[in-house]
Amino acid sequence: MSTRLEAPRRAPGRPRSLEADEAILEATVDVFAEVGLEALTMEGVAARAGVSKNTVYRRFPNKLDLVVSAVRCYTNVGAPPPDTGTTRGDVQALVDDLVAIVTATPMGRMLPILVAARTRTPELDLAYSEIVADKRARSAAVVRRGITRGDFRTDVDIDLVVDAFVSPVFYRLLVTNAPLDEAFRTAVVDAALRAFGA
Amino acid sequence: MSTRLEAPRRAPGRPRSLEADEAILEATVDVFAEVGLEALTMEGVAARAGVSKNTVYRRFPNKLDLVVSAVRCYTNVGAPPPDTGTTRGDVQALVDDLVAIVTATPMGRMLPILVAARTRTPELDLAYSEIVADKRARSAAVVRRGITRGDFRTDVDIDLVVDAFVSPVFYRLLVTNAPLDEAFRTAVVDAALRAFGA
DNA sequence: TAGTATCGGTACGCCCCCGTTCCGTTACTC
DNA sequence: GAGTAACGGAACGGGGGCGTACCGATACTA
Repeated sequence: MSTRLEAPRRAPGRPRSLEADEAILEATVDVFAEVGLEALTMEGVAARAGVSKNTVYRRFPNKLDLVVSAVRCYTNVGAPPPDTGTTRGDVQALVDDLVAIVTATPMGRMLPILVAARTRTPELDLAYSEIVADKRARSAAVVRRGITRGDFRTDVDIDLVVDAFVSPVFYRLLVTNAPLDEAFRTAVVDAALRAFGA
Repeated sequence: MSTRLEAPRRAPGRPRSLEADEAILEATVDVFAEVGLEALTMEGVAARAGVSKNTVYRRFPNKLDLVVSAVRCYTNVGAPPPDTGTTRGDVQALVDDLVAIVTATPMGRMLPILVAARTRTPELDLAYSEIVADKRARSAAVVRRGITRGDFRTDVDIDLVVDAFVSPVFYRLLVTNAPLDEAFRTAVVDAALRAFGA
């Protein structure tokens, strides 16, 4: 009983390479965003990561597990809603955050692929749905606070308000590839406040 | 010179089966929407169409050509913009049309796949862009007419107005899968008119 | 009737990927 | 130094798709 239930000791043998961990996940995101789920190959990921295929299989039992892990890894769920003091400021922060995520993180490159792949891969759909639900909950909290402040009408459908300032970003990103510049972002907030404001 | 440049005579030999033509295109849309571009196989399309692989290759030289042809085939580009007499009626018609297309035609099933595949397949991106441009031109014409009617402010950005009543539909279709019922469609039109109306 | 191009079916060579297994080497613990 | 488990590299069997080629049968023209 001497070693049982003691503090977690390091396992014997050569430890896993942390650099390999990170390189594999990054390579997975890159390849996934570039070629999609079906055309992503374990050999391709290993080569991109500068790692042997053996090293990938030692961490992830199969392709789907690898991709789901990579998607989950690169999302910051659980962030608190913004609180700038004004409803306009909060909504603007939500829009700016969203644009920042889809333009400056791997999530933006993965999103088109995720949208397509989730319809036929339950495991991916689950991870994707959790992320979307988290982001929408943040937005809904801001809208609810705006209602109590008197900045939104009391009878608005919260989902519709969230749709109003979120959907144009996704639409330009996924459908038209129109720019997401500052003029656009402020115009989106402006339109939402005018459409649902008191 | 007797037969040259005459009216196009029927070619000798057994004619192509029109049923096969149609079955192949329908099967391509189905398989494409279900499994995506990479996982779509010529064997799978032929089997779904009830046709030999030989018959598919006799019409389309390769997989990409087959898919692009199928996408192009199932779109009604060139339809005139609606004219109901009122700006609200026109915008509502545009929204209802869009929802009808994405819920009741093969285009709706293909859209998520197209969004993902176009980023890495120039031929698909071209076909997709032509469709989007055609639909947006229809919407822009309605908005312009609304401005001259005095129903939209004269200083609005037409692209932003189109985004306002189109993007929620795409967002719910591609991102949240929320319902596209009548209450939603009228609420979208309502919000757009309130946000950009005079 | 002769000629032609389609039809479905089958098979082929080629290439690629999956997931596993084996090496010899390397890094870390006891 | 002994033991252990990771590492890179290479190979394997199995499976599957691509695009081509051939077959006898069929449909249509001249």
